[in-house]
Amino acid sequence: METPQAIRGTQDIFGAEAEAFAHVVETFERVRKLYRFRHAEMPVFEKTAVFSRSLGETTDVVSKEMYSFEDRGGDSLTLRPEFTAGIVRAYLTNGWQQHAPLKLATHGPLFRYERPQKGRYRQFHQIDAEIIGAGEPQADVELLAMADQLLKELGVSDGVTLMLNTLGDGASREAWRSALVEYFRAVRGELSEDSQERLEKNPLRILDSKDARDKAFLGDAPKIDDFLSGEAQDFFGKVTSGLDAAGVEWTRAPALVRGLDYYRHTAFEFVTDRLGAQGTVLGGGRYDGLIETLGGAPTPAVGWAAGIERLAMLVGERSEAAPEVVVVAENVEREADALALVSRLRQSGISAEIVATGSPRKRFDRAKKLNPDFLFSLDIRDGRPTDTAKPLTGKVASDELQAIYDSRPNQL
RNA sequence: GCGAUCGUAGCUCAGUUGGUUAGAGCGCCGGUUUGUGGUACCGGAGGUCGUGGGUUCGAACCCCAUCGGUCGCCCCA
Repeated sequence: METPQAIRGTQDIFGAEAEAFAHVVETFERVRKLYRFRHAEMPVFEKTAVFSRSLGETTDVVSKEMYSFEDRGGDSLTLRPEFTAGIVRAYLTNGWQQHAPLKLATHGPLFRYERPQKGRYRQFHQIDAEIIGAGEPQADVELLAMADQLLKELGVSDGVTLMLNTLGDGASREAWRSALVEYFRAVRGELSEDSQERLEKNPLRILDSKDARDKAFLGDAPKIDDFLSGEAQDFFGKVTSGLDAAGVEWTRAPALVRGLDYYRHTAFEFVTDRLGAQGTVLGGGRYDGLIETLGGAPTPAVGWAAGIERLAMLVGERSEAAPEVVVVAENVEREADALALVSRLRQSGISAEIVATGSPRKRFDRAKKLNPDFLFSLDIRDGRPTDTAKPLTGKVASDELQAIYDSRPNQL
């Protein structure tokens, strides 16, 4: 029988890598409670329209990266390529409006049909935080402060900087966009092929092109600041002063844009150069128009998402915790006794491993390889039990262990 | 969707102009030694050389295709 291969771009995560992954999620869970974000779970698939209407039909995500399929009832469904659209749909269909402003957090797998490379997978995982129903700049600040604290607690904030921009309100954004199109159209022939393409589909994206031909024109390109309404300027001012007050460091990035159509006002990315081509570790922004797009009442909202794999790569490999105690039955006759002891230990909240398989001769060596804090060795010589107890690191209190040892049932 | 590069044992890799039964270390299994703070020695199992074609007397090695990994473009977290 031939073993089927895993699907391209999916990962089987194990060992030190899996520990890093779990550490990211656990840290997120802790920080999210500190900021009083409520946990939510959404389905991994939705009607295709949930995403196509939210993200924009012309975005790459919708036009060529979605895992869409028809189910047996004939509905077009799609594996979620991002969290926000599904969260908004849940918000609307469950009447979560009654909780507004609602702070939500979730994490889980997302799916995008892309060419895999470093930090990019077809099934990847994100942590996500959203505030729905809050139009105040303070919401943006709270979300960014949470992101900032998360990165610090993960110990990855060195070399990661918050790039911050505003896209203005809908009108500001459109005016800027038109000016950009006009500006770049005049020099169209001198732009890279990619940017000529972007000029039609996603002109804002020309601004962060890596091509030297495009870079030549970037300096003189229209600036968002010249198109911001007074209200939009005021909003952004309050976000930045709020960040300063909260002690969150940020860098203004006037060319920063986001790929998805729904963003307005605040847009941000935490970026690093330590992940190769995938520099964005965490990104998000305000999406005040999205809820209307999905048929809800006009509702302001902000959110961000971060790639767990990317964060885990920054965290680096984490070793699996060694057991506090290893109980080794060096002899078959002592296996039941070892089993009783290890059960006692575990019930007392002590992490314990039992070694009672394989060739008797090698059991002790195998036990040592587990590198425990404390080692119980149960053997039998000349028909009598000979137990040895060795504290290896001194981390586990031996009197506590002695009490557990003494309380075993079924002693030999 | 485009480009580069790689694919040999469970893992990390070697394999010299194409030339007998394809190797090492680690891991695994067994044995001897050691009542022990990752012991040493001996032995063993395990490979359709990613897959499919082609060239050749002969292919792990050369050619084509295909699948997959990695890195970059694009896109994005």
